Amino acid sequence: MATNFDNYFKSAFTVDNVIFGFDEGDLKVLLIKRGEEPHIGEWALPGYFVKTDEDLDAAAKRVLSELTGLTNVYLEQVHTFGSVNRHAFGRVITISYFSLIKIDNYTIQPSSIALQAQWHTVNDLQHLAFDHDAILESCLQRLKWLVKTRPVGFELLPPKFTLTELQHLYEAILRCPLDKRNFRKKILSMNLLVDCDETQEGVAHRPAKLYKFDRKRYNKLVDQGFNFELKETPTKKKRAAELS
Amino acid sequence: MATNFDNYFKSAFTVDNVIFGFDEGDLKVLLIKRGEEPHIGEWALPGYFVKTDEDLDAAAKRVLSELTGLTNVYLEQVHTFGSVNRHAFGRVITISYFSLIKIDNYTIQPSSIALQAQWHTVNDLQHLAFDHDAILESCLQRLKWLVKTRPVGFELLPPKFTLTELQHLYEAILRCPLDKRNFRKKILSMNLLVDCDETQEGVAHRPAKLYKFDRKRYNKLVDQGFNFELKETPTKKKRAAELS
DNA sequence: GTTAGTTAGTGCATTTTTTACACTAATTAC
DNA sequence: GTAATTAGTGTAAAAAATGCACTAACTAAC
Repeated sequence: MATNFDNYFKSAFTVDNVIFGFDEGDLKVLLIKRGEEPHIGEWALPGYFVKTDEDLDAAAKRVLSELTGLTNVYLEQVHTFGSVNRHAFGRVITISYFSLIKIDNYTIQPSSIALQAQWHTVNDLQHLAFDHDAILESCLQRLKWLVKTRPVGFELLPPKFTLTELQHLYEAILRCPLDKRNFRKKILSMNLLVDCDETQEGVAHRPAKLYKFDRKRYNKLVDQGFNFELKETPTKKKRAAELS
Repeated sequence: MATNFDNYFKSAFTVDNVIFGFDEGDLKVLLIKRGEEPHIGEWALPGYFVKTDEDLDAAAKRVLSELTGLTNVYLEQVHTFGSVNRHAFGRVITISYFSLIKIDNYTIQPSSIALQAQWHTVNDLQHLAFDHDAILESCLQRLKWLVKTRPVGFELLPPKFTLTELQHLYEAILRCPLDKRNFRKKILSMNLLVDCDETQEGVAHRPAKLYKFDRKRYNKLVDQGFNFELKETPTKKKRAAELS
C-alpha cells in the first residue's frame, strides 16, 4: 500500500442534482444544456465541481442555484457514482442529490455553464450526458420508495389540490393504476389533509374539493409513532393491463 | 465559476466498510485498530484510499481484503460523507459500504495498516476514529430497513438455524421484542424456509428444529411478484417496555 | 332550458391480515 | 423422578384491504 499520500490527492468530485416536478399529469425533471466541455451542447443534470473547501450538501445547493437560479430547495443525497472513466478530464466521482419541488413556485434562470434550463418529461427523454441516465434512474427508484413511505407527494403539488390530482401523481410515480375509492379512503383515513372549504374553478364539470396537507399534524402523528405507508396495489385491472 | 480545472483535482476519496455479523445474540461490527496516522491506535471501520484508477466497488472489496483478510464479501454502497475537515491530510470524502456475513465462515486476518481486526458488539462501542460513529449509525439504519424488506437476516446466521435464533436476530436488529407465535406464523407462511429434518444438539432443553433458507424458492417467488415484508410490531408489551 | 359530456364523490360486503394470548412437549441436569 | 429450560402450537377478535357501480354537480352546445 502506498505511503506517499500525494498520489491519492489528484481527484475531483462533483454533485449532480435530480430535481423532480409534476405538471399536467407528468413527472418532470429539470435539465440543463451544457455550455462547457465535456459533453458541450448535451442535456445533463444540473451539476458541477465541488470546491475543495466546501461541504457536499452546500455544494449541491450552490451548484443548483448557479445553474438554474433555484434557491431554498431541500436536497437529499442519493448515491455516489465513481466509474474510473466517467469523466474525460480525470478521475471525477459524483454524488447525486434529489429533490421534489412545486414547479409553479420557482422561476428557472439558466446561467453559468447552463445554456438552457428546462423541465423535461421523464417518460420521454433522450440520452443524457455522462452517466446521467443511470443517476436519474436511481433517483426514480428512490422517489418511488419515498412516495410510499413518506408523505412527500405533496411537495410536487400546489398548496391546494384535489384528491384526483394527488391520485394521478401517485399513479405517475408508481406507474400503476389505483382504485379511486380505496385511494381516497386510505388517504383521508390518515387525517393528514385539511378540507379547504373551496372548490376548483374554471373546470367544465363538477368541481372538486380542494385540500391541503397538514404538516403540523403529520409531525405530531409521527411523534406518536405514526408511519405513513401506502402500498402499490396490484389490482386485477393492473395485472390485466400488464398482460396486454 | 473557475475555468482552471486543476484546482478541483486536489482531493482524495476513501471507502469505509461496515461489516455486520451476529454472534451470541448480539449484533457485531468488524473494526480495525489503526496503525497509521491520522487516528493511529484508534478503532475504526476498515477503510482506505481509493486508487485513482480503481472503481469504487472494487476499491471497497480490495481494502476490506487487505485490512481484514475477508474476500468474496458482497458489499453495497450506503452513503457518502464529505465534511470539509473530516480528514487531517486534506480534502477526503468517504463512501461507505456495508455487508452482512456469517462470522463463523471467515477468518479475520489483520494486515496492512490494521494492527488488529476484531468483532465488536454494536451496543457496546467506544468512540471510533474520524466520523465513523456517524457512518456506522447510517449503516445501522440501512440494516434495519433492509431486514424488514428483504430476507437478508439469513446472511448473518449459519446455514442451519432455529426459528428462535432467527427471531432473536430480528429482535437485536429492530430493537424490539416480537411475539413468538406470530413471528413463526409469519415467517413460515412465506414458504422460504426448508425444514432440515434435524434438531439442535448439545442443548440442555428440548432441542429445536433446524431450518435453512431456500434462496431458489425466494427468487422464484420474487419473479412472481412476491415481496418480503416484515413489520415492526409495536405490541402492548413493547409500548409498556418503552414507558419504563 | 334541455341534453350530452365530464369528472367528483360515495358504501358495503367479503376476504385477508394482524393481533393478543397460555398452555403442553421434549430434553438435560441433578 | 423432579426441576429447569426452551420448543412448539391454535384460535378468536379486530383491523385492514379489496373489489366494485352508481349518483351528484357542473359546463357546453344546441
